[in-house]
Amino acid sequence: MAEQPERPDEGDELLRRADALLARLRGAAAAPAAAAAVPTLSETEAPPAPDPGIPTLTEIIPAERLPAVTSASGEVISRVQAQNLEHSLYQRLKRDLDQQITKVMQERFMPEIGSALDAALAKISMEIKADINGLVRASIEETLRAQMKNLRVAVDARSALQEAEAASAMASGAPGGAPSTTALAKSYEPAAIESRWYAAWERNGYFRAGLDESNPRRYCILLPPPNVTGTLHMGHAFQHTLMDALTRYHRMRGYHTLWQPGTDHAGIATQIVVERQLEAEGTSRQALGRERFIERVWRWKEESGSAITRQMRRLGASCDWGRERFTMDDGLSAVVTEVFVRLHEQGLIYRGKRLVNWDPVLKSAVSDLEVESEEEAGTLWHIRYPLASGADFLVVATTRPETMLGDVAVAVHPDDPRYQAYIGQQVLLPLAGRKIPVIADALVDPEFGSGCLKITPAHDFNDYQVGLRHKLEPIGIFTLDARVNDNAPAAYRGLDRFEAREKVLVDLKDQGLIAEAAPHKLMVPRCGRTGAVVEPMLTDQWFVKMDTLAKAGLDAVARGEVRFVPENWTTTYNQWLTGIQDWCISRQLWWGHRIPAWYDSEGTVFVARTRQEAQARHRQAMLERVRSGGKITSSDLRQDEDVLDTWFSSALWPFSTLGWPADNPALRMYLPSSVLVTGFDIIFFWVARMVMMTLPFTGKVPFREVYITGLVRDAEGQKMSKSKGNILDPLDIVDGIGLDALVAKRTSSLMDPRQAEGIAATTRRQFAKGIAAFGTDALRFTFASLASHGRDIKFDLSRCDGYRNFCNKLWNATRFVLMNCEGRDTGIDETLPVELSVADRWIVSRLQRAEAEAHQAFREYRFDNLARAIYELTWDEYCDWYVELAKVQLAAGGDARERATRRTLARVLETILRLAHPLIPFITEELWQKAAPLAGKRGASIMLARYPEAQPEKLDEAAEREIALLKELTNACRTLRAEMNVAPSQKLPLLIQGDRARLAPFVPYLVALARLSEVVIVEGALPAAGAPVSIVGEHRLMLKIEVNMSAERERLHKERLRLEAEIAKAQARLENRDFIERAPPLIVAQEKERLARHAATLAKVNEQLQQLA
RNA sequence: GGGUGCUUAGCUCAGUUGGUAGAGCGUCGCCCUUACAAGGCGAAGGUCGGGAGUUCGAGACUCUCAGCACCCACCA
Repeated sequence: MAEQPERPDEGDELLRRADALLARLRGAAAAPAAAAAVPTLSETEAPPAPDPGIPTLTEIIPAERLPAVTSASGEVISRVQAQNLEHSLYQRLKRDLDQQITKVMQERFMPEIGSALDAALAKISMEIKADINGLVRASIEETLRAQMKNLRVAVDARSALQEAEAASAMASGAPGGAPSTTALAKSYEPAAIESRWYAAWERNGYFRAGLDESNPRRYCILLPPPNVTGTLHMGHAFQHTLMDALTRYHRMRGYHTLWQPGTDHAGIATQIVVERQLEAEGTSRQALGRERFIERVWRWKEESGSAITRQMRRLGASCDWGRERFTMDDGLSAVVTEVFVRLHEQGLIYRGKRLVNWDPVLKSAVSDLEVESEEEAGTLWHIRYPLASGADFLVVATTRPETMLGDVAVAVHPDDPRYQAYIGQQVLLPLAGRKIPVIADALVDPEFGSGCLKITPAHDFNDYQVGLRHKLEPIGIFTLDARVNDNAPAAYRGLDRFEAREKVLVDLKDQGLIAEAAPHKLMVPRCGRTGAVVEPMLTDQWFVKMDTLAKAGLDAVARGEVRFVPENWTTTYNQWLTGIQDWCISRQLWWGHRIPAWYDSEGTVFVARTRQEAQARHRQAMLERVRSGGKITSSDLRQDEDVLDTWFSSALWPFSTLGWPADNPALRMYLPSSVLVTGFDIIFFWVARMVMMTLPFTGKVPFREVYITGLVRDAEGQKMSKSKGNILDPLDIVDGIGLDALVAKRTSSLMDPRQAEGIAATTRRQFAKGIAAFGTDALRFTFASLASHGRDIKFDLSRCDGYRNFCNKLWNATRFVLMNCEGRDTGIDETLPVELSVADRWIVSRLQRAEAEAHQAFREYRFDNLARAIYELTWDEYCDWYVELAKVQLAAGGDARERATRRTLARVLETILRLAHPLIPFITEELWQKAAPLAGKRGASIMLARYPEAQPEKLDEAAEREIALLKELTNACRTLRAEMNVAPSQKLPLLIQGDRARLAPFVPYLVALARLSEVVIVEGALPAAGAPVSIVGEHRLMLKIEVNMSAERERLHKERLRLEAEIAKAQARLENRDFIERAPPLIVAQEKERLARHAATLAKVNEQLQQLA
């Protein structure tokens, strides 16, 4: 029997007295001004002298202590911090109170009362404490509530504050670099720990790439160099998280790692930004001149260039900053020149007059990739072209009537019966008055429009091809800023292309030459940067010949030397490279790598590394000319004005950053790099081009794997962009931001200011309270958990919330371990006996399983699985189960058992921290500093510790069963408590029937679960008085008291229905001849077993139901 | 026109070689239990986009239809 031992004799009397005492105390506490009456315990005993007696609240809490919450609070900046503060203050006060009350009790009452009173006194003392504690708490709460009002203001100002702090911490080399050794705060507060660690890591050189070639384990990731002008956006933060996790993982596994950082000069983008600044200052780049403009851009680059790298540090990116490069550094520029010259020598770079995409606003060529077509509403005009003979006319259809000024032919399909007679005739081009031929070309679709196509080779890519086929001389009719030039009739010269269109239409209408005008949807090509409509234009440009390079690029992937993850991107890559055109690499800009080509006065080109080299070549050429009696030109050479496409230098990134062409350890060790992590949007721009350029110059592929990530979208699945006003700054999630600040941020740089109101409204709806500070680790964990393959990411802040809670859980689990293990024997001395329980072995086996899962996740780039494995291990297994079981084990006592428990607690936690470190570096480092010594680990940083290697060791079946039983037991007790309405602190009366030997290991748990001092195990029949409510394995829990029978009956009934359905299903399957004959025997056996199990359970349920009835 | 994804709980998403549908968030109920209320326990919520096929058995494989998203090429 497990009844609470009462002392009915004295108990009632004692309790009555205690109540009286308590009542007086309450009065005293509530009215502290009035002196409390002296408590008397017994009329017969000598009354103590009149006495201020029990201390009043005001005495217990010295007045100056309460305001301490407020006065020291210049730094209190968040609710959590306030909570932590309150907690510590509360703990302190409580401790004082406990001591004082105990003292009072001992001094005043103990000597006078016999030991029989001990229990009652303890009870009274507890109640007093509880009572006064309540008052203390209320008082603190009140103070804090007043404080919160001020806090709310402070919280909004917070991100600015922290930014400044972090910046100064970094600038000054983190004075507080050494982590504090004080006890952990009650709750996880990311800002405080994150600001400390990064600087310490960097200062200690943990990020530096190893260059010791004797280590065969090497790991390298190239950071896709962000634009110098850019700021960190969610996509960066996402990709950087994954790259950092990979880098840290491999570093912890003993690899020499290089995460190569750097920035890109981003020719067009940067030039545009600086030009806008100049515009705002009322000047222009032309006014400044080339040299001064470039100086100006460099200055701007120095100012803003490191913004993104500062932000990366906040996210914990463990790049080797010592190797940071910029695409326009001297070294990298030299590589660009070298590659250009070599490609030119091999005939892979050539100069020529070709039709290119021309941006008339930028006044530069742009590549095919930089042109973005969008569907717009337009008109399809049918225009009559009279035959030269005057007898008839042809109708051509066009959406761009102004280009007819440059027409050189009208084309029809060779087989079109309608126009057979016209082929070879001439038509009189209206407005221009030129005679042009009617030609036959298969390009023409007879179905479209009239079946007649005007041919304008100078301003249309298809027409250009037709022109080449039919040897028609193109007539360019636009200047470089897209105004009509002198090749057109005088009336149109100088008009902008769209003005020209209007005038052409008016003139055609006047002459009655417009047959029809129908609305028509067409794709308008615009420049991705300026938004200007791109005009195909015949200009002199430099090109890279793609055929052989593309072939090599295709082969490398086909041979498996470069592998895409997920695999299906291979198709995209192949398709693009298969149909690739020559790459126009010259840009008519000023910011970029100037093309290493020089011209003499006759325009002969000399490609060379330097002007001197060009002059030498020129001299050589002149010598030859002298011999053949040619004319000699001056050696005063003029360098090509153009610069190279930004992506030209980016394509060289894999080897230009490693010191190519000089042979050196870094180049030998880190090329090819291990993996490239990037979005699909730059497969063409960058990935393919790196493969094509790295192969011929180094003989190696640039990287072995390409992990293509999804795009980060907003909560509604929209692409994040400034112009849409739906951007999220990752640092705002880290630091938090007030609603107003967020709205201001989002509406500040809109293309169309009219959207501001709508965006503000949406933002206010989505982020009604602004964004809380989640911390870097929570953000990183969120990114990882969303990173499944082949899917874009809709960024959901509520996930962030959950992972911030996870960090808090980890934090508190560590607190628990510290509280129970610090300063105690954690079994570091291996010679002392340890007695490992089933629970200890179980959690270790779970840990090992998670380790194996983590390794696999890294291999497959399944960061979502990685996050899940860590999350579930930590929360569902370690915290929910093991820690609870450990409490019991620690309470049950026994040196060897306790030592084993503490050892397991500490070691598993320490391993979890290492396991999680690549994902959540800051919190793990912070906690590891405290937890590692308990696990017998020493080290300056978790970064130097080894990543746990998986040694999966399966728990034996018996142990698995024990643990399952333990869980069932726990659940059964919970259910009983709920059904019987027994509070967790109350005793749960129960009898247990079962095999004593088998149940023995669980006695300590049962004692704890039932809050009993001992557990009675009944062997043989149960007492008839009890009603069975729950079956635990083979062991039956018996209640002594009445249970709610109807609820129980209902539950059993439901269970019976469920079982019957399952059984019917199983039977049907087993009666199915096909199933028996054709399903694998194992499956059939499984099915039979299931049927038997269900049947047995059903029998038990029925039996129970009968007993109830 | 060619190509690639996606469609599973109210929301965001997992779901290995076919074998009893999962998590987080949200909702509802009960609990401040000595690591954690940023917590604990419990509950509700799904004909896995529609249809057909293969199979003893399909969320998964095949076909088809629908919807959404993206990429490439474009018909002037």
